Amino acid sequence: MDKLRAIKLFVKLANLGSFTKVAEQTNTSKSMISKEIGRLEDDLGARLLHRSTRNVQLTHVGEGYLQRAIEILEKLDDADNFVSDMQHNVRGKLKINAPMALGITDLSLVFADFMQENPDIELDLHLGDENIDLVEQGFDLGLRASSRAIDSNYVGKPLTRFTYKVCASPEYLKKHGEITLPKDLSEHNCFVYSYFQGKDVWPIEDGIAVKGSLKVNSTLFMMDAIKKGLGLGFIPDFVCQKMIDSGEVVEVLAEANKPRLTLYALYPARHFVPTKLVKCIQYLEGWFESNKPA
Amino acid sequence: MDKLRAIKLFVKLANLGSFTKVAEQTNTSKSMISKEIGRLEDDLGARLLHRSTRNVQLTHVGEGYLQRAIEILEKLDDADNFVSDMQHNVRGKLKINAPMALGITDLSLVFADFMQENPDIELDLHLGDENIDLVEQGFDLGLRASSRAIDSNYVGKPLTRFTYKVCASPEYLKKHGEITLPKDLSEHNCFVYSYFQGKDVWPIEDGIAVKGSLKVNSTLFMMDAIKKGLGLGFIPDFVCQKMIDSGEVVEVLAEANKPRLTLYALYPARHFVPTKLVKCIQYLEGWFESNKPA
DNA sequence: ATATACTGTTCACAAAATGGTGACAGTTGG
DNA sequence: CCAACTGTCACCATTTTGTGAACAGTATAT
Repeated sequence: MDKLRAIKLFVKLANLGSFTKVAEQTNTSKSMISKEIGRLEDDLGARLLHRSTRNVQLTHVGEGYLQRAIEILEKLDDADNFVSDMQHNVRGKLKINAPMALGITDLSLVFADFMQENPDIELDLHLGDENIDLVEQGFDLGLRASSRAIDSNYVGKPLTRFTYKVCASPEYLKKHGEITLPKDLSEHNCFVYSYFQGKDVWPIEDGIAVKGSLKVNSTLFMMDAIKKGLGLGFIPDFVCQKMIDSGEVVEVLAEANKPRLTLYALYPARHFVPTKLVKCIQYLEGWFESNKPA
Repeated sequence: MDKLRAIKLFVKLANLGSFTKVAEQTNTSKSMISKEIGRLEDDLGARLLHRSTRNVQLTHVGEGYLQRAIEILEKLDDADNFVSDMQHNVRGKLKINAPMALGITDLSLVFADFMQENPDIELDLHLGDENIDLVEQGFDLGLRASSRAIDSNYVGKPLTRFTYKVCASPEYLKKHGEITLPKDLSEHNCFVYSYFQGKDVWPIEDGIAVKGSLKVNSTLFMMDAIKKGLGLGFIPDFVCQKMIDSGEVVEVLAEANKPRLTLYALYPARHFVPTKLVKCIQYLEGWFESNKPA
């Protein structure tokens, strides 16, 4: 039995005071109303209203139940509205996971803008390169750099493509000699990004084992060290491109085969994606579109 | 769709964290749980929980909905318990209508005892001889003196049978002469009970038109006037019997044909009669049984 | 690494519950 | 006294529902 509908009908009946009117108002038959109310009474084990041919009169029990029923229906509406609100309005928490390297560069600008445009969003941004499970940790969105397609449980929207470049300062090269072959790297001071997947192997051509005097989990910090001529770095192009353009650092081994990665926006499930998430992803797409590397 | 059951299942699912466990606990199949939760999500237009093969994780929306759902279920239980309580416990209002004549005699004693035994009953006793509709006025019980069967909308439980007696004081009879025939009454001072059905016609034999110097809606007051020798009264036997036995008043026209009435306890509907009402009627039956006129 | 035992979802089909129709008993008002 | 109305009841077509097996996927154990 659909108790909820029975309760709704009962409340209507109590208001209208007539089975027939309720039937008219709900586009059903009076027999249905009669049945449903009867079922509710059976379920409760009490008579909710006295019926005479003339009119319908609430029982004491019915009066008390009516009061409670109204409250229940209100609470139900409340719950539905809450869901609808959360679903359709750009509001509430948005817990996002992103690689550390992204977070400390462009991402801060993007999300600063996004927050400004959507003041009702509570952004909860976790930067870190650990490979965590999004839903298990309660993330709404994760940014992942990957060369291959994504886990089937998630939807992955490609945001932008990027690659890495081996960077050094002109001074360093002058001092330690030019680098023309990938294997030359093993003789140089190659900085390592702490959470980099391959650790001490740079994915150039078939992979080059490197070693260096700096291991840090900040690409910007690493860039500073490179600019000062302390060593070489394997840096995402969106971090180093500007400095290459300005001549502060130079790219070496530009012709070598390096992985081309795609940055994905990863989010769970494909049904009922909350509007705030959709908006956020659209915002990211738009941003990367207009800031596409030349 | 039975949304209520879906909500219940959702709450269970949120607690147990596994479709399979919910299915086991509710003795259904996991496919059913899956469908039902899916339906609820469709209805709400939002995803309540993320499913991975490993475990089930509430969505932000799901968390908020869970909280509300729990409240709703509590309120529903509340409502059910309220009905059950009202139905099964001897408690709450009991609005009773009774003829004036009854109320001012034995009835006060009966209900005094009943209230003492059932302290949680709020008795709302309306005395009056107007022929009112019980349910329309919200009465749980009505006492009616009648010679014929009762309205089909009500259940009528016979409590006791009684008759009327024509009473006078010995002094009155000595002064105004004996009464041997019904038609003699028209020459006497016959008191009239205000709300008596036939007004100025006493239902003796084929009916005797009477007139008198007293019209009052209290049988006891009338009895006092009779004892003082002021006139005659047509009095229910349960009011006058003791005084006849003690010789304070005497009955005249004892052989005349007078109506034998039955006192009915009248209550609406035959299904789901609240226990307090059942108890009350049983109490009345018991009382009249043990106080049966000899 | 392979196999096994789980997870939740989907499918087709049988079974149950449902809602409308029309007849019914009863009451009210013209 | 007939006509119009009340709510209830029983019937049957329709819809909805629940089930069990197959399925795709993943984690654990071997």
